[in-house]
Amino acid sequence: MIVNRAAFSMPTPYAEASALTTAHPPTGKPAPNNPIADDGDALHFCATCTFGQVCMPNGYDKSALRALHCLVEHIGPFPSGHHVFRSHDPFTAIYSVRAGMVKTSVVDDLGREQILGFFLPGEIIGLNAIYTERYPCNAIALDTIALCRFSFPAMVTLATRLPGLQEQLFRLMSKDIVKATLLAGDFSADERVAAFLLDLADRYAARGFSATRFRLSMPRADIANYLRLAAETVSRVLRRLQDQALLRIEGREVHLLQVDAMRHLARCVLHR
Amino acid sequence: MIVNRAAFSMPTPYAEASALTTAHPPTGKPAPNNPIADDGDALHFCATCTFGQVCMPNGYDKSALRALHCLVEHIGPFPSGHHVFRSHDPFTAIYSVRAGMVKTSVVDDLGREQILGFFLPGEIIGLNAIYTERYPCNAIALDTIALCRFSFPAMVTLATRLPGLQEQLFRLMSKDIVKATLLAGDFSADERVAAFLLDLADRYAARGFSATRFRLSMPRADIANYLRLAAETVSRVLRRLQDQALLRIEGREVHLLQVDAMRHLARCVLHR
DNA sequence: GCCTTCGCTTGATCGAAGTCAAGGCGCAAC
DNA sequence: GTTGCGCCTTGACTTCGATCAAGCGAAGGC
Repeated sequence: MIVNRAAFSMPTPYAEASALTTAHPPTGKPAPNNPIADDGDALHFCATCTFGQVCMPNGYDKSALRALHCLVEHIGPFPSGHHVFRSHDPFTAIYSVRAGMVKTSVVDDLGREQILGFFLPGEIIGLNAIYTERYPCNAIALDTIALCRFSFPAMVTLATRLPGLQEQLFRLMSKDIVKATLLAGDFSADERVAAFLLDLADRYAARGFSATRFRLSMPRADIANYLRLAAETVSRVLRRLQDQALLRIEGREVHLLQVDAMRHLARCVLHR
Repeated sequence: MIVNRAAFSMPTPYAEASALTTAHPPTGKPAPNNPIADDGDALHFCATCTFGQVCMPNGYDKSALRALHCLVEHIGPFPSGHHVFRSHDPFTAIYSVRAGMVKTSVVDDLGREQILGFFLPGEIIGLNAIYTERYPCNAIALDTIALCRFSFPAMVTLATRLPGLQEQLFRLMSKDIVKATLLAGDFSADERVAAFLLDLADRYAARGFSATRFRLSMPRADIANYLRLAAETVSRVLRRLQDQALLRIEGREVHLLQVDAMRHLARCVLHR
């Protein structure tokens, strides 16, 4: 079942190869926000999608690729606030973000939300649900989003036939383990905020979007929550970074001015 | 190559089934420390080993199981302080702890160690190295340890033939993702310490050891580092918990007295 | 024996970030 | 228009845990 696919035959993003290395020319207008991946076809994945790499290592295996496409379902769009899945829901599928931004969060015993991550187009959510066979977190749209849904049982079956897919799943999960440990250190508020912005910048760059100008889809409170800080602290740190001319921020529009200096500030969080 | 296997034909641990639910009778002596798994044979894994579960879901597949055994190498013993692997070493294998305790840690840009985890017999280390093909952390013995070494390339190949193995690897990695997020919350020192001790207790219980009496293999400084606290704070919290009669601790010997009260104290960390 | 070292504890002080409170700005509804 | 409501910022004060400093006891070397 392909849902609303036509609704997303939208402007394709900036050319992949060049955009990876070249920042967008300054336009005076805010950076492109809510970017959307192109939609792929029977033999090509959405350009930003992580699973596009599955076929790279060993060359194409057309029948297997077709099989992989058969278990993909394009779903959405969904409005901001939409729950992709909820904590404790039975685990049936993993999702690749196709457009917009998704946050994942857990709610502790007393109703306090803890944000686990923000997910950009091309990134995968749901891999942490395999162990318990239930999603251990909520996944909530921060924007209008669109997704690719991959039935996980079908994917597992296919992975035994398609070693490249199995490897890709191993790689993605391994990466998630490392990523989850990044925030666990005892870092200062400045280090955390700087690392957060640089991480976003790098991930935008990896998907072909500008690494120096982008829009934050989430409110300050969500950033603070994710970084385990108070919203007031995030606000103060951003002001400090702006006063030092490391960046400019107006509302949710970010413009990184001195990436190297920021990287130096965040070096303990990032380089390990 | 089987190394030093004879050296570990030691007393088998407490019977699995009963030990899972029954605490050891108090003996007046300290709890058994540095417990060791039995060694398995051609068709059975070491009793505590996580990979023993591989064959459970679908019944046995003897030829595949033999293949899995062929890629296992029993190594050790190694003394306290021994590096199983170091950060940036090429990734070749994952390890299951067979005896003793292993810690993993990263060292940041300025030489500060950050401990990522402590690993008990039966637990697996190295799964976070797949993505970069280099270990992203150090793994260091806290005790005299013994290990099972699984060649990862061989394991991946076998996993395509043995769906149960692939699933087990997915499960293990998925669990690691969830586990890595546990400490990331902003919890108080008391909550962290209580959760740490309960987590250890539960993991000992799952391996058939006492859940209420055990020995900490690591110095206070390592516990503090792992929990992102100062060693002095850990010391003070332990004293506080002891003053409230929740536990007794003498040096590194722990005796949990009021597990329910501890669990209540740590509920925000554990129940999510 | 003595001395050093290391791990642990305890007390006193300090500081980074949290909390509380107030106010501003943008935006949608009326 | 203005009212109300999020979202964000800023200032004043508090607090939890870090840091500094001292001391104790066990283990190991000589």
